[in-house]
Amino acid sequence: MQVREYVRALVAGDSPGTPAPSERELVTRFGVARMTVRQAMDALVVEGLLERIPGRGTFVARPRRSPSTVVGLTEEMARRGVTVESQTLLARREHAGPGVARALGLHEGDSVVHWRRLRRAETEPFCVEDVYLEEGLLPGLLDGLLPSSLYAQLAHQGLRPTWVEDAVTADVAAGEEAGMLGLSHGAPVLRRQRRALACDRVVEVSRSVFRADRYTLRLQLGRAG
Amino acid sequence: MQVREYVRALVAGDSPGTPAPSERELVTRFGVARMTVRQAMDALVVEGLLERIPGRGTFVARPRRSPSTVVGLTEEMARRGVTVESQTLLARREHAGPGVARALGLHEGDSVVHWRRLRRAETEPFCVEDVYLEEGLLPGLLDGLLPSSLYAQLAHQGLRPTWVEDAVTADVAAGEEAGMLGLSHGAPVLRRQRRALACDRVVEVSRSVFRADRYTLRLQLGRAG
DNA sequence: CAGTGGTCTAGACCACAGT
DNA sequence: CTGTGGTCTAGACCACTGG
Repeated sequence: MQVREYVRALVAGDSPGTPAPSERELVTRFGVARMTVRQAMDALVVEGLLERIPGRGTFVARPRRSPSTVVGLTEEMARRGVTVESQTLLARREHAGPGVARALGLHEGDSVVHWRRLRRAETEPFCVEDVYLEEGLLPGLLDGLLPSSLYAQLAHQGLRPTWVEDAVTADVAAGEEAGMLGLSHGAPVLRRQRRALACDRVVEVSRSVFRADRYTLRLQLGRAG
Repeated sequence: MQVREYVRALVAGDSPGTPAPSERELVTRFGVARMTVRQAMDALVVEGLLERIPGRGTFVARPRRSPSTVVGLTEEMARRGVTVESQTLLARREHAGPGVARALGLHEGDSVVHWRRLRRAETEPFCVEDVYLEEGLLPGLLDGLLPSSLYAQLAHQGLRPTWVEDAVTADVAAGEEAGMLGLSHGAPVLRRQRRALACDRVVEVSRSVFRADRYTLRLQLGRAG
């Protein structure tokens, strides 16, 4: 740990290609065995901070590309420089329908929390989101203690989603959602069904509908590097 | 390597939770040092095949969830059990427009290959795809040697895409694409712009339009495990 | 040639699990 | 208590790089 953090601090801010101390140099500096130094450096290599080149040395690696991560809408839009405001349209206990029950791993008719929000970017509505949660997951939600970010609130309880399964499709606005989004019937919308897991537990099932003219889904896929 | 492959073969097909040989057992069996055994096991652990539990032992890990990988439409649909047929509507050299030039890392007006295909699932058209390629990337393409899978053909030249950046949005069918897809004007479609990289080179830039009623985008995101 | 990372040895002590 | 993985030592030889 000491060697690892020493090297991490040493190369912090260095540009890619900058040489790190050689393994034997660290051996003498810390008075430890070389295997110990290697384990420290291994951690930094796996982490993507360093890069080994046999016969040459160890160097600061160029930052890896990383695939899209699991984030909630609040954080996703914040990264694009847009602030999301949410207006709760509905928050109540309901009996789970067949789809929601299956997705949450419950039985049909079990009690679940249904939370509907109109989401605005710079005051313009662009999304209506229906979230279904296992009852008791967010105590106080139905008493009016509504967090501004679901994912932040889940993270606060150690249940930050780390895995999502999405189904995305195109459709046209219909029924009351058109009015909520300020769209005329027949205007294009993007629909997303999501199942989010944290610690191998399904913590969120949601259906979102986005105004196509105000939201584009951006994705990066592939292995890091 | 010998220890690693011995263990890999030994636990092949075993169900999750099955104990692997202990490190010291492998030490005596192979007559090597324990550090050597550990390195062999480490490789299998990072690979996700094994799982270490301190004080208990090493066990076959349950298969990890893995995020969506980079695949072409042919392979994506094949995994859903659907065969994709492609009909080339256009394959010619063109001068790159500003968007395509930027995405491919070329200058506007540079020569590029434009390949348009109508894609059918079980004979039903569901997608029109416009692909733009750097000239010379797929020699013979314009001479009528049209592969049935672009990604397979790229892979054949060591340029299998390992990284994609997608922008997905909803829209309504318009112009000639409606006719090609058998849609009336105003029917919902999913549009996808893609930039695909292989070996840090942009090898594909494409715009696809999908019939919303015949294609749903499915996504899995998160870190493996 | 000297220096680098890649790999290996033959031990050792520790914390933790299960009995 | 024994057996497990986690960590460490103080060396060693190898292949490779660059001057």
